[in-house]
Amino acid sequence: MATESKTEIIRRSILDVTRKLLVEKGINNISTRMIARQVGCSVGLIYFHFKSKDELTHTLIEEGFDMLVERQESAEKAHENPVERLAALSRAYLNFALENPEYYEIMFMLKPERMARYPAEKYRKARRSVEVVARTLKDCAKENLMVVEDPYLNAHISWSFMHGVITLIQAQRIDKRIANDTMIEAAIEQIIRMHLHPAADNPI
Amino acid sequence: MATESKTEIIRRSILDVTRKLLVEKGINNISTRMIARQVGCSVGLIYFHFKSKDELTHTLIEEGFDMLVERQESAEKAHENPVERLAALSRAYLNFALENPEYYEIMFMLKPERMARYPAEKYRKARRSVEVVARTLKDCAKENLMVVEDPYLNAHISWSFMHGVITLIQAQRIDKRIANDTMIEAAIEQIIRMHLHPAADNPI
DNA sequence: CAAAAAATTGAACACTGTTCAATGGTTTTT
DNA sequence: AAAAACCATTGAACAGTGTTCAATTTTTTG
Repeated sequence: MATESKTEIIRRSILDVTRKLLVEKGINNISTRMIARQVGCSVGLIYFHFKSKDELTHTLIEEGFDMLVERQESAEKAHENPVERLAALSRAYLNFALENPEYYEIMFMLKPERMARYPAEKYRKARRSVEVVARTLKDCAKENLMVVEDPYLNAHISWSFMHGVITLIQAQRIDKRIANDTMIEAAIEQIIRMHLHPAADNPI
Repeated sequence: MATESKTEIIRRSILDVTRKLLVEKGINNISTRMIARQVGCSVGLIYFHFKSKDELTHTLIEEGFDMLVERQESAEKAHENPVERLAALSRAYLNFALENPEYYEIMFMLKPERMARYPAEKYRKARRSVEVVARTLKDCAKENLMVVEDPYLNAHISWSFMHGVITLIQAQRIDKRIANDTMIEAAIEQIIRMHLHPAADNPI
């Protein structure tokens, strides 16, 4: 194992503490002072290693996308049938979000002013999350299992759908008579349904 | 018109300024001091009329739901055909959100800790927004135009879908090669499609 | 007019992200 | 080894946040 210099250790320690606090309290309930206190250093030192709280957050955002994409790509490989693959992909996304709400928040719910500084090259990894869905939709269309005019657009549509379900669940806005599981399962079903061939006698 | 007492005038003035600042800057970029400065009073006075910034926000949230529900109910009345009505309802919701992003933010994007204090009786008006969709879905099913097992659940599903599209658009997370209009139209189409009768030969 | 009540102020508290001159500690250069 | 350069670190400060509260003014009531 590569020996870490004292500086690297402190940098890692700042990240470790921030990650821990993030998961415990969410990004908006942690401060640079809290991090410094728990690391055992001054606030100034955090700003020596990271140029802002946002940059600290961005590092964790990247971690989050690594986790998500890993889950999605493993789901992708696990299913031959592209329709099943689409369902598995959706489930992977939704489960990741439910299990890691604080990561999900920094990855997908930060306002543009905080994300504007997010390094452009890192967006690529973020985009892979949508591309894996687009690929699968393309496969579904190719095998004539679904109607998909524009896979990339429809991937964004599916993504939006899931994002909406997740954010409303996490904001506790769904009527409590509807269980979270019910919402999740219904969402997956409708993501499939909306791409199926419609019956001929539908009123368009 | 009822003559307003000085106290009522100041209360209204605080609300007017807050509304104006909300629309200009969004809830997270306005402070009680900014409001006080623009009203021409001290911060303390704001806390005499409203017990917190959240209570001030809640008043505007109610305004927002009045606007939204009005739009939805007028769209509801405008269409005999329930499928067309569903499309019109969706369009009303989406347009409201796009035209009033700051209202939408306080209505649907505030975290539970701020909404927890939101008075329970006011939630009723908020719920009407989902109930009008549920009614329409029920009508679609009754006339055998759509397959809707549980209208209330499916109304939540449609709502989540729209909420996801709106929030991702407003957070500027959609690939810029996809126009906002394209997303909106695709979403409305899919809300209809996902409820249609599927063709018999679909791989479920 | 005096007393009670309501409305209003301004200072304070405990936070927030961020900056920066001053410091101590290592290396590197002479 | 001494001097210079560099890196890492601190603590105080700045300007901002939501909120509280004793003191004060203004208005209403008896």
